[in-house]
Amino acid sequence: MEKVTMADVAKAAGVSKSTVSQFLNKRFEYMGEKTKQKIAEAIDTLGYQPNYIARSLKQKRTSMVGIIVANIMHYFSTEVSRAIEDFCHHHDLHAIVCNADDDPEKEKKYIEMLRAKQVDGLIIFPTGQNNELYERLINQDYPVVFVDRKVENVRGFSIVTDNQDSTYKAIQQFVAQGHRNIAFAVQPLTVSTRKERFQGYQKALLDAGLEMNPEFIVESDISEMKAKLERLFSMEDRPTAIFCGNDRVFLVAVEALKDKGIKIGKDIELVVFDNIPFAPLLETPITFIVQPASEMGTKAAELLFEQMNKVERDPVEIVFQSKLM
Amino acid sequence: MEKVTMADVAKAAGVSKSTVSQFLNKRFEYMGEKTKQKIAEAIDTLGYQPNYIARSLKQKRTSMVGIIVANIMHYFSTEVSRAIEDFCHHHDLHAIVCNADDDPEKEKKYIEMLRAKQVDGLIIFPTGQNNELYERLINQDYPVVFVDRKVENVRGFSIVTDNQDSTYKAIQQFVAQGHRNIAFAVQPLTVSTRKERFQGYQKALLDAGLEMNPEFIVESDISEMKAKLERLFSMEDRPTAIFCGNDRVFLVAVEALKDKGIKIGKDIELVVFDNIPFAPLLETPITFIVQPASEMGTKAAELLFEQMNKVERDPVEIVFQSKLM
DNA sequence: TACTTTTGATAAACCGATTTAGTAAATCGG
DNA sequence: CCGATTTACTAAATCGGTTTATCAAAAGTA
Repeated sequence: MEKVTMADVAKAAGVSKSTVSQFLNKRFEYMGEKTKQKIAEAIDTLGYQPNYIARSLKQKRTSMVGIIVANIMHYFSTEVSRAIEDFCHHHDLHAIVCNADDDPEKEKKYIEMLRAKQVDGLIIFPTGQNNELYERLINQDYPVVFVDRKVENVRGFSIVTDNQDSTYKAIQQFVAQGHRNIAFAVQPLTVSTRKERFQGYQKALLDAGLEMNPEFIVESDISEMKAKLERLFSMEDRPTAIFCGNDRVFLVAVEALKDKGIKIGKDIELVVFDNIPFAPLLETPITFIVQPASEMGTKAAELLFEQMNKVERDPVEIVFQSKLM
Repeated sequence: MEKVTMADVAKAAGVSKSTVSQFLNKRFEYMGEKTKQKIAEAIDTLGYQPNYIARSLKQKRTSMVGIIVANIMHYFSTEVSRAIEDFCHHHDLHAIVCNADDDPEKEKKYIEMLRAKQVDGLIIFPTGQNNELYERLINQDYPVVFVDRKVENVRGFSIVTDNQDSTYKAIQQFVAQGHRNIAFAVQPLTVSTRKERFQGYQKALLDAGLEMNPEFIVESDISEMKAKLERLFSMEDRPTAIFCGNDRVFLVAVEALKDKGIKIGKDIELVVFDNIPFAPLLETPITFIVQPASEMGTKAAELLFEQMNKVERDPVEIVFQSKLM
């Protein structure tokens, strides 16, 4: 294992630690040419590599930001994370991704761990069940940006999409095509995104003068979703169109439909809220509500970066538009 | 921002820093009941949170391991990383994932960065172009495990699959089905996995007494793959079966086939080396060569963990078997 | 010549924990 | 009752850098 320290370099070059430090930080203001040379040489021959931990301790920053994703299984999360990483990379930051697995306890653990590791800021896809914790971070002026989901009663920066509106439009399209039996499949309505999408659904039906049939609404965990959907599809007067709350719901729905021998595009129309990477492979015509994940990630990173650099600004909520495709 | 330090806690509790440190590390051997209470109370009222950076500096370990993935776009990488993360999570370690993007320069940068951050070990999907660097790490007894690809002339731990053998079997299957025109699409033969797969292909043809047609071998970057494949599919005596070197090649191939109006399973048979998450959605019967990604990730983590704990052991190469599905 | 300014480099404090060696008080054995 | 041991706690060194205050020598100025 390595053990070459700055003191070793200093000794080898015949200068002081301070000078080596200046050199490494490119503070050449008042530094002799030969001194530079000697240090460079010593670093080279010793194979010295700086210890960022020591530096961070003194500087009180780590050049790391944390991303806490509610559930990494959503392709959307990956896309957003990638965009954040790219931004970080361009600003000499390093992003650490943690997966809360939709578990508020895990989320809390990760937030605390990342803070203990002194990361300089956090981008959180909030589970929404740690409000006092979120609030504490913000009150301590710790840089935080929320993504994807809103957090009630906490005034922080957040980046979301127009969930209600785009769902409304999707359902409206179904109605325009003559559909009357429109189903809605979603995971438990615990977070803002799902609630808003559901509101969009309700409103669209209401505005179209259609009655909402509670049997057509499947609110369930992924684990039980398939069974419930199969029951739904076995109904006599079964849905002719279905809205899937996200990509994972979609996957289950496709399986259930396959098992039941119902053909998408022929026997039933389908809309998914979320982009699907393998979409081009599918032969069936499916409508996607695509969120501008990259833009959202980049914006989140920008807002975080601002906060990290102490730019004073009132918290804002930025709403991006999704697209029907 | 926070600023409560251990010294503050010590003062508030009326004890010394040392005692607080013992408390935090649960070394209660010789600690009075009331002292414990006082410290716990002080920590609570002050809202103290330890600084892991400071601890790491002294302890010379960070409880972090780095994963350097050659290209995060492969689903296989994600699966392996997930398994590693799980293992780490159970051993109170934290995994940091970096994406080298198939770029040896980036890979080098990340390796150096992670070492500077004092991560306790590295799991690398090597690009294969930084051999002296790999060697240096190993010579310094720095814990390293290579995954997916072999590194020539470097004696370190590595976890791979039987690329040649499973490709051989897949091609053999094609031959048994009566195929004569078997194409092979792959990214540039720069890394061991691709080379071995190609060898499997060659050997299978040879053993079957078939001549290898150079026109059926498409070796290309993803960016130009599609055009080349379309040219291949436009041939008069076009392939009736094709082997795709990995999931990304597969995606491009499917697009190209779609554009050409060639139906998989009907006009052409297809094998992919790699699992595809959305496989169940596809209606076409495709053969996958599935690598046991989770097991591989777990094993890699185990081997790294051993090294981190100074278990002496000669480097081994562990070969997992893939399955045709 | 005498004084100020610039240039080049350093000693020492510091960041916030861990850890070792050590000390005072309480307990014990004979 | 005295020396040895155990219990409870602490001072101070340490990890490997950064940063500030300071200083000596060289150069500039009047």
